[in-house]
Amino acid sequence: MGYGNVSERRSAPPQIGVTSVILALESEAHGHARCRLWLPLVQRTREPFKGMWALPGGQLQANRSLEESAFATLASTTDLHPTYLEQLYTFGDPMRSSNGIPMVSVCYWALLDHTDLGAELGTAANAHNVRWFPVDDLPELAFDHTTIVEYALWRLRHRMDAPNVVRQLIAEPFTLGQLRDVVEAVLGEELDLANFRRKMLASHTLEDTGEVAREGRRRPAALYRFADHAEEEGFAFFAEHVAGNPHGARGTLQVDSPDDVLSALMPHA
Amino acid sequence: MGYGNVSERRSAPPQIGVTSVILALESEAHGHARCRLWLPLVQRTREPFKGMWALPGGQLQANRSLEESAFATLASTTDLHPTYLEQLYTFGDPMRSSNGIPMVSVCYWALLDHTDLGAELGTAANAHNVRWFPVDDLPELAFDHTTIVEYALWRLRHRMDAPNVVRQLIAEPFTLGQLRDVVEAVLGEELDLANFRRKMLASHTLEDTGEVAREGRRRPAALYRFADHAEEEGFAFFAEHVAGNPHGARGTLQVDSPDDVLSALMPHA
DNA sequence: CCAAAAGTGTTGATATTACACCCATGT
DNA sequence: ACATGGGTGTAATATCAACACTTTTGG
Repeated sequence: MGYGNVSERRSAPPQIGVTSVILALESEAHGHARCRLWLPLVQRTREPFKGMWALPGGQLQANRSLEESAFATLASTTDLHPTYLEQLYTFGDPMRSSNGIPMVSVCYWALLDHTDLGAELGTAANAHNVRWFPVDDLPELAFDHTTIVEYALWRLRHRMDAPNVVRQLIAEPFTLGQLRDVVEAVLGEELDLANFRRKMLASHTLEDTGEVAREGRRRPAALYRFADHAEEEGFAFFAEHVAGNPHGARGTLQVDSPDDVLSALMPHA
Repeated sequence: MGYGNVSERRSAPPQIGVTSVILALESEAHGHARCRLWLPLVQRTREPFKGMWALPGGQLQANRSLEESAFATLASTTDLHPTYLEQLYTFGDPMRSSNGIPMVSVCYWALLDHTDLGAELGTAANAHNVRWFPVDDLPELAFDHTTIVEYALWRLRHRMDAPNVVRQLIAEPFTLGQLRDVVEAVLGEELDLANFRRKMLASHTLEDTGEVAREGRRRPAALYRFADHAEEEGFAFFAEHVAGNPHGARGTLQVDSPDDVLSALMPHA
């Protein structure tokens, strides 16, 4: 690309990119190791940071909304369908330059449906220069992407009390024990099952399917699903602010604005 | 500006703007009406929405960070110094076009020091096409700016438990009664003074100056100031996440990343 | 019967709320 | 003295963490 010298490039209009942190939870570890979060990275083919791993992203297309562009970054790395998408933050320090061109990145984070991550690890993984990594064992990342990932994980942890988030991480129906395992994996801390159970049931976001899971030589556990009204209920801080699905399109994709409020304020959506 | 037809403009690279919601609290209503929040608006001189009121903003300059650009929007509307600045959200729907050119707006919200708003209302107000409005009595706004303002107010309310935010809204030293009045004004709900006092004192974010305020024919009230370590303390949800001042520059300007965490994650800051 | 996880009960610590009450002051 | 907000006390209630205990299954 034929740009002038550095000072000319510095004064060029800033480019807008969209970058995504795509998270998926490993299907339950049968071996009883705690299941982990994974995310896909792309190996850079150009300078700067050529050869290093980076978050998937791309330039913002003129006729696309930010959400649509974020969705495009998902399509470029996986065929699976994200079920949750939320804007994370916009980074715009001029030092974050690419080839000297000032770069603004609108960052999103997304959850992939509790789908079989194993299949994904086999297919798209080696097909392109895309590979999935467990979040607790990432390589050194290009740009400030390490910061972005850490922030996305922080956001996820603080969204775990929103039914719309948790429900993406587990397949229905599920036992309360399984649900706790998932929450524990994300939060990275142990939870007393007795108290966890009470809190969940008191939240009125779950409904009993009437079925039971008989597994191993122990007492069968009741199976639950998320109640349809779970979005409006919530069970903690976000109770009053949880938004519906303003996007509408793309099946079950949930697009929640930050802190869940914005879309509720949107006149049109 | 000589652009082509609509479809050509649609495919032009998106423009990046920075838009700010600047909030200031009316100096204590002596007449005993509850003090209100105000914000400055700019009257548009061009299409679209020519003549309507809009949030101050401008194009992102290539060699400026987003924060610096947000700060520039402040300078364009007021001489006062903001003491708090936080990124709000980035809007990027292509329908939000200006002259058909896709427009991405990175929005910030800022607090102006508890300074005498009255002076401000007189000077900058009529000098340019800038005027201050109380947030509960805004005119119809251009673009989606009404949504942005409502969201900024929501954010402010949910930041009131962060000492760094509250401290911008009141002049030190202050009585607990005055502090309660401020919080009540922002939250829009009444607070039991006895409980409010206990919670504040238990938070260890205040320190007694030893002075008393003798006013009117009643018992003098103790005067407090915010403790220096108030930033690290916090007294509620954000306790663990409150960030220091990563910006450093510009005196007392506080730049907190959303949910207060990001800057704590920043490697350099 | 036993191991193991499901599920229930209980208890003490801590917060939150509502409200009664006293205190210190200028007029 | 008294009205007024400053400041304290307190009892009812809610929340929550910890942990003992019972239940139900497969082996």
